[in-house]
Amino acid sequence: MNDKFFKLPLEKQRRIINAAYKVFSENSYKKAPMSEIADESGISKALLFHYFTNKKELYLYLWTNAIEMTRKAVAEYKTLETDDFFEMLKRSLLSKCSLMREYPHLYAFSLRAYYETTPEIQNSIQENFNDVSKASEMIVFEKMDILKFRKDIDIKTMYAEIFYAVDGYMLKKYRSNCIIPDEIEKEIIVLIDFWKKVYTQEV
Amino acid sequence: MNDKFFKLPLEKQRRIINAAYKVFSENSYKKAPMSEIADESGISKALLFHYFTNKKELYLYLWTNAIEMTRKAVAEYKTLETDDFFEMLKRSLLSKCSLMREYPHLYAFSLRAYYETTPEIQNSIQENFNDVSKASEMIVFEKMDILKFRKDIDIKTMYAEIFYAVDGYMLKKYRSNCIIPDEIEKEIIVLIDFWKKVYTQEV
DNA sequence: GCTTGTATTAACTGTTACGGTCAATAGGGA
DNA sequence: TCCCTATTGACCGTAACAGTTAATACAAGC
Repeated sequence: MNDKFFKLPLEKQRRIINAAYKVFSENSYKKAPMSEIADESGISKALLFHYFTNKKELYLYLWTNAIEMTRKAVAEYKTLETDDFFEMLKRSLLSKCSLMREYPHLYAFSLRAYYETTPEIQNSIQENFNDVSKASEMIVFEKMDILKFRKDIDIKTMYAEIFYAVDGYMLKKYRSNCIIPDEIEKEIIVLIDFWKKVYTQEV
Repeated sequence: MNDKFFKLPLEKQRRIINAAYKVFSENSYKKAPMSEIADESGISKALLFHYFTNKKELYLYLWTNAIEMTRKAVAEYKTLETDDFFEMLKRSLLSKCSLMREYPHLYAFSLRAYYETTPEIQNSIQENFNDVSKASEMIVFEKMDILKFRKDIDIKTMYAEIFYAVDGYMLKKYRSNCIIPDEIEKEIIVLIDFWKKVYTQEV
């Protein structure tokens, strides 16, 4: 990978990265064409290959970049610095919305990349999202205040159900090609408030 | 489309159809290769083209077939013959699980096909799932007994949230290539029971 | 065994897509 | 003007793909 890429105006870097996230999130690795990424970002294919020596390198850069930025965003929003589960959830999801403003397709890319089966890619991915999310899940379970929940529900099921719903919601947004961060933020907040009301113990 | 296809042993028909559902659910129309469908179903590409004159015809057959079979399964399970929302939900999802035993990738295909953008396909799809599901949603809302729900929650949000969760759950199953109807059925029932407990009014 | 009809395929065709390269150009600063 | 870097159009070899065709495998009837 060519250092000159990082000397580009940030806006242009972002445009290229985003185009790549988009194309790789819509196709499997093998069927995602470099030419489409070039077109989408408004540069020539030759230039794209000038910055990233080949497809694999670009993909792996996107991957580590996604992990890193996600981690950073989650930290910035002080996601784990509370013991209120729904506050954690809100911070976590709002941090992802903020990321979405800059990189609309990063979320979809991450969702897909984890299950990428192309051997040459699968083997090269050492650090994976699952480790990250499993780890943070554990921290969440340690940190959160159990007492606030209704006593008659199974918290693990609740936790799983909420994340299914978030993924299902985002899937729909992506499939209908409708990534408007402001709107998503609003709707996510509605959902979180809904969950909070439903799962919290009456006082 | 060639009538001889229907004279094939049912098992073989099923194998071909399923391979097609699989490949079309994993790739966009344009990038789903007929050769892969042939390989997956254990017949030659030439024979596949013998039964379905071309790719488009096969795709459209799958589409109408999916709608028809879904409708039939939902009817068989008497989904709308109750006023208990969670019973409806259970019947609806169990009917889809039963379909899944025969056609594991039909659900994923449907999920994707609705958002297919290839013009030659998009234009040819007259009857769409959205009409069907919107219609049945209306019936559901008419039929179901509102009184059973907690009074402090928004039913539309609940309805949306549940369907997000189901899609998110299925997405995960498909992505991790883990379609085991028995297991899915069990887990779906756990989720429904969970929802029922959470959303139903205490007596 | 031979004949006939059908199920099935290997091999082929023409075209397009793709990853990657390179020689050439454009553009800006000295 | 020269020089240097950013950028690209055109190109290459290969592979993938939709669809065709001529040939084979196979079974049924004689």
